[in-house]
Amino acid sequence: MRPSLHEPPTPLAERLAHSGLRNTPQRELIYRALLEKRDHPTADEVYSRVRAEMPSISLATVYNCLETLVQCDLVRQVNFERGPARYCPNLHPHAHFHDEKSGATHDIELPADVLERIRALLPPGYSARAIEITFHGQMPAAQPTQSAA
Amino acid sequence: MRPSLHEPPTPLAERLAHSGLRNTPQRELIYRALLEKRDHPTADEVYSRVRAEMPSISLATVYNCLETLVQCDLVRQVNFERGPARYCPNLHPHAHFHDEKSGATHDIELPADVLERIRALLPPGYSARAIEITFHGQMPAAQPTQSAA
DNA sequence: AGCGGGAATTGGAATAATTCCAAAGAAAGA
DNA sequence: TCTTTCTTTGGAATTATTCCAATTCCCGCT
Repeated sequence: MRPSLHEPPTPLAERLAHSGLRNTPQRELIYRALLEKRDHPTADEVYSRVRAEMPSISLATVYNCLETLVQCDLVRQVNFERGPARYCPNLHPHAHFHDEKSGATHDIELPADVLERIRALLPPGYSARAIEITFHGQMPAAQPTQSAA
Repeated sequence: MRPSLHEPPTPLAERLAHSGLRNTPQRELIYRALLEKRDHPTADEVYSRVRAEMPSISLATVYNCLETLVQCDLVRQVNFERGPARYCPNLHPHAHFHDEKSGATHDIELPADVLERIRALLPPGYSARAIEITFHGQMPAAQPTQSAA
């Protein structure tokens, strides 16, 4: 049967196939978990989130799948100084702001012209596959949302 | 006796004193080691370099001293994805280029105006204590230096 | 010189995050 | 169906770093 009738290929399935890899329930699940809550979770955090739905999954598999997703360019791995790696499904060029108080992380859009300016700093002959930009600092205290309470 | 006659206060001694810390042979030695070979060594590498001169020093002390130097703003800690931390005595604003072939690291000068452009990406209210920029890529194969050989 | 107290160093144990490994399980192709 | 290859899994191993308790050092004061 034509699988496309029942299961339109997800971007995930396509990317995997493109690399000669298989789509698996674990990979799907982990990718969906990342898309669902985009707060830059660690591998451990992903582990506990997906276990709700698939209690038998192992931490090693979480590491494996995350690595696979990174290989397929579906997910970015983000490293803050010394801490555990974090994962991010935002594929637009962006920097990260790391709040030193709360530990929270926010994406900062990175306009093409600024990125270009940065890339232009490289001496001739140097070529950059990836440019990582991280801000460390404080963000304004979250305004108490004007709610009815 | 006036110590300044014999021992003009080094920048290190000053910075330490400023933070209420003491200058010690270990701190001096480690700081000198960093200045001497600015190839962004890891703590382990620093350890083996300084042991040549002070065989009794311990790895824990190397970690302690490096941390102290970072606190005093005499040294920057540089983290590449997952690898051991590296240390850098260059205090000018600069980015790092990490060569994925050789693992070598080079400083890339960061002009104030570019830095300003980057800082300007932050939404209002956000303030950044530090901005980290890392290039990952390849540098040109080292040209065989035109030597007499 | 001697003393008291805080700071620093030291070795070794402990921790955290990740990777490795070998065995068992699925899936796809011939 | 049989074979091959890719995946997952649990647990052991590794790596980098931090923690800890016991000296040791150094400084100011007397």
